[in-house]
Amino acid sequence: MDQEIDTLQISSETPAQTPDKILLAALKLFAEKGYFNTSLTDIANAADIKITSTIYQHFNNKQTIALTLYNSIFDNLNASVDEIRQTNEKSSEQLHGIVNLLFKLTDDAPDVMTFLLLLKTSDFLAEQKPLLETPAFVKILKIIQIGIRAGEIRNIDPMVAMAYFFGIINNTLSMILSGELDKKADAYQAQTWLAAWNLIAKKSTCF
Amino acid sequence: MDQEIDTLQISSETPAQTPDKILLAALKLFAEKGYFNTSLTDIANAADIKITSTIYQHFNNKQTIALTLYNSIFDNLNASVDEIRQTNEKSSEQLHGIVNLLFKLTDDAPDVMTFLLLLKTSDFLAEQKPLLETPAFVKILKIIQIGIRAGEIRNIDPMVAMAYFFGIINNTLSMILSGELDKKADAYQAQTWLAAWNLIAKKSTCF
DNA sequence: GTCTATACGCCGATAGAC
DNA sequence: GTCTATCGGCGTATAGAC
Repeated sequence: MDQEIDTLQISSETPAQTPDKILLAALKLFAEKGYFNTSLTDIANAADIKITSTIYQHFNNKQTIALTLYNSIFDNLNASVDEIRQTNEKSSEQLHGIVNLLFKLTDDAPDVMTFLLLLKTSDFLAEQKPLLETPAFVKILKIIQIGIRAGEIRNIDPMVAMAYFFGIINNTLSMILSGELDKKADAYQAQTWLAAWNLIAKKSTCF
Repeated sequence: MDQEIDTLQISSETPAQTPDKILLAALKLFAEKGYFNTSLTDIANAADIKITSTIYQHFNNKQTIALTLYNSIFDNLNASVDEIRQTNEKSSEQLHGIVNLLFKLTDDAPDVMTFLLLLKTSDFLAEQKPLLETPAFVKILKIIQIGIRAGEIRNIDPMVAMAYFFGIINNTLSMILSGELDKKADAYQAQTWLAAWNLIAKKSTCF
């Protein structure tokens, strides 16, 4: 894996090189139809390539494409979490920053968020961990643990707090991505953050 | 589809007929490995059948097996929701009954709940609706709408209430099924119900 | 580095004997 | 109603020309 595209910055203006075109086409198709319903022929067609063999110049196999996307997305997420932790002090601020990022990504890069939330990556990336065990979410768990010790967050099992907090956030975003909620993520952002945060915060204002 | 097993009552003592053995084997394998990672050969082996052709005596194709499971599970869920609505008056009681059912199913029939919550059925049952548009969940939406009119539930978009309420419930159950939460569903039932209900209830006690 | 041509295997599905 | 045998096709992957 000597090539890494910044999958979270799809809108970059640089004309895509072939490996990037393949990755972007694959991301789009995986998000649309799922990994198993997407053939290499589909990817080649969507990436302005005549035939599948060209793909093998850049990736060992189909799984590697998915793995590269996976690593790219989670590396970026992980880096964003790091930055948010550094520029914010309190757990509430850090979590708020992360929620804002996820909502922004849902509007700006829905394919990335679909890959993140809706695809069951363990079906085609056998060795990959579930969402909440990825480095980014392990750090989020830490934020919650620190928040509990600091008295910001109620004293409950941190994993349960994760379950509740991201249950609200991820389910809301999933329903936006699937169209069950019909407005842009931006329209739900403020109230969803409040709902999720008040659920785990120590001093809940109950709206 | 002239045969319908009660997929939600796996523990029934009657010795399984061949179609039922096929369905139960398929359910288990789909929940374990996913639809696309499960071949008809896998299903035949797991169902005490020598070869795949026997399967075609009972089902038109692989997709039909999945569809039969899907219909069976959702028919049962729908019937349970009907019964809960008939035996309970208030929206809070009806929702509580549904939550209790889902938690009980998670412990008693984890494969059914995995099919329900973790499998992306639209990938292999193209015509099927997302979870929240199934008859059972449409009725649940009605319960919420009635609850809002009755003053039991806060006056917010019913779909948003669904998103929050079942975000907590389904994510908690998903994490139990995947092992990210390590106790039985029963251990989380009471507090998770309270968290989800207080989130949408009008007069929240905030614990 | 992209394309032509092709190999290979797996899996879904069918025909037909018993 | 279950099994033997086999087909056909799709999709991954490779070899090699240009």
